Amino acid sequence: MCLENTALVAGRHLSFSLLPIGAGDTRQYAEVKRDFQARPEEMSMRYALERFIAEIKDAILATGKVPADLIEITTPKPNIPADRTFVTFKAAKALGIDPNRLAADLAATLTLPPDSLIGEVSASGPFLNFSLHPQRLAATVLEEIMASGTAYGTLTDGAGRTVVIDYSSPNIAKRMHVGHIRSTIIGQSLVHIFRALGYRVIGDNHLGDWGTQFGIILAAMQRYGRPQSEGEAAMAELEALYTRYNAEMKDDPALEEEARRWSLALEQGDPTARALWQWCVDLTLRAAQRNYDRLGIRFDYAYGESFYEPMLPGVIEEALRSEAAFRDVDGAVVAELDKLPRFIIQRSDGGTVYMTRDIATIKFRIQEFNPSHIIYVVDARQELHFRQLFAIVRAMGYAHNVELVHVPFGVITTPDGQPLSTKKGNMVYLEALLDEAVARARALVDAKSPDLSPEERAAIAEAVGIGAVIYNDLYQDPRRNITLDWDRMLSIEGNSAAYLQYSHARCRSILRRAAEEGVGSETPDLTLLTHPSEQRLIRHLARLPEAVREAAARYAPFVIADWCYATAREFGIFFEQCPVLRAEPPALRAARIQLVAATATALQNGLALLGIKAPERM
RNA sequence: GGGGCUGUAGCUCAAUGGAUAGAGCACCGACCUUCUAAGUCGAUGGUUGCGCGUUCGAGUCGCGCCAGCCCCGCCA
Repeated sequence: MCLENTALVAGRHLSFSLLPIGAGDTRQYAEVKRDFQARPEEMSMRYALERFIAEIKDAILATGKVPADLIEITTPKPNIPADRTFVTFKAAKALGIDPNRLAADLAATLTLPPDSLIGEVSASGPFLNFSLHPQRLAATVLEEIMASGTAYGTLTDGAGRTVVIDYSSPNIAKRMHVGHIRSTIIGQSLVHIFRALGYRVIGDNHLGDWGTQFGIILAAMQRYGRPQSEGEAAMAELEALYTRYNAEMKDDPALEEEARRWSLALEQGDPTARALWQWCVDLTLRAAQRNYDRLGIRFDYAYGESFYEPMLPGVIEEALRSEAAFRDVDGAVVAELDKLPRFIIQRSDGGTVYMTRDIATIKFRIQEFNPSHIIYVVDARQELHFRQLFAIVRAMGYAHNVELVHVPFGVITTPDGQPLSTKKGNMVYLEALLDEAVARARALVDAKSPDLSPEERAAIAEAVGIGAVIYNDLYQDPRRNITLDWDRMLSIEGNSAAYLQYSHARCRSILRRAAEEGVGSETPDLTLLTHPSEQRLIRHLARLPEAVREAAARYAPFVIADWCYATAREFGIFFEQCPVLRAEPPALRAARIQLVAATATALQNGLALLGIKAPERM
């Protein structure tokens, strides 16, 4: 592997797409969603909206006019004055009646249980609209949030099941650059989201710590000496050593031979080679850890490619025995599956490849963790690789009950659409990226909040700068390419991390003041929260659990980002329209304080799912 | 040549086959002696790349085009 190659691609080693790929096909959200819907016996009915929907279904069912399997409840567009809708077209057709009439009949005959979360029911043409009961909703949702605290939004759908998430995957002896942050950030958010859904989550950093390039790296370190520095500087030195050796090797066959000897020595477990390699791995991981700590990245394991080395002969033998692959005339072991391009799992010289190690990795993960899903957060350019990988493991008889998912993401480009690369000299490395983001955030904080202590300003700048980097990666569908545009990334208005954090800080500010002034200790009357902006905010807060479910079903953290943003906007409107500390009567004031507290909690939870910190003050 | 992804307002993006396609940025205008103006409100802005089809209903599903990016290595 050469530097030029790897520079262009990101994560998963050759620095190389969000649809689950099962047996070579892609599936749509609606199909995938079924996998994530709570099984009836596990439905806790904990959250207000789940109960609301269940009540709607029960009420329709109780009329005896529509069988259960024809009752499908949808969420109407915001311009429709309803919270959920039964669209009657399909049911009416199946029953042979007019949709408008069915809706009208149901509206006329429905009866609601006492204390129902359903407020109003009305037919609008073929749409049967259900609205939440404002007062009961307010009381229910706020009590849920206050009772759950940091657990608000968590579910039990995944209880007893395990997912393995493969993300970040930096290369040993190389700096982490912008290409690695996407996998790292998206992967970590998916870890949070699946944990929130109740899954046991195994986060595994599949290090690029093996392969022929280590022959060159080891030979170069031996010849020119090891790097003396630490962190990214040390990585830069290693890259320089590699480049220098690689260049000199072209004119000197002896150097090439030496590199080959080191490569062989490493594979055969030579103690000197192993020690030098391990030193290199440790150095890289120490450097990476500084970035991981700042980004809040935590893995459960970091089995690198090298870990799977002993399993490879067995894997190749199994592939042959199961006839998933065959030995070609020149001795290589190849596979041709599902009309995919032919690929190799053992070279004619007996060596193994990336694919071989990935097959072993799946086998190991299934044996070790018994997961329901294995999720790969890897660059879209490796889509074919994963289709081939998933095809061969199925052909080998593995993973029958395991959803193998590749979450693909697009590349990062400069604002004018140029790819970042070392060759072009416009590469941005992760440490520098984080430093720059924090420095820019610091200038903002200094300008906006000069009254805060320097220590607090530094802490806020770190949260805002890092938050901006994370949000830049999570606010949209991962499949899209993103641009490295400092102005947009560090934007503090509109759909930005800073706006979300600011909204949370405003909530906290009100709560601090309430405590300082000793107001709001009266018994709140949550049923007084009937102002349109209060109701909109409350309805939105109620949706966090379903946002978590959808984010997992789509492997899409941006669903959470969207929820956070909408929450911040609703809060902003409420903040303008409804005084809190000066509200009268006191029971309303106390209720609004609770609403603010619930908003802060829910927003903080949402941001946590993205891996973004929520400062108390900004 | 084969395959994949993307195409929605000037720009960046949303929209579970459903009702009038929504936000932010930019631009123009309004609101701070009242809880953080990193905010809020208003105005402007659309033939959802093109065509045909399926459907009671298509930005969404199918087929065919067009454009951009990507993949098709005994590299990772």
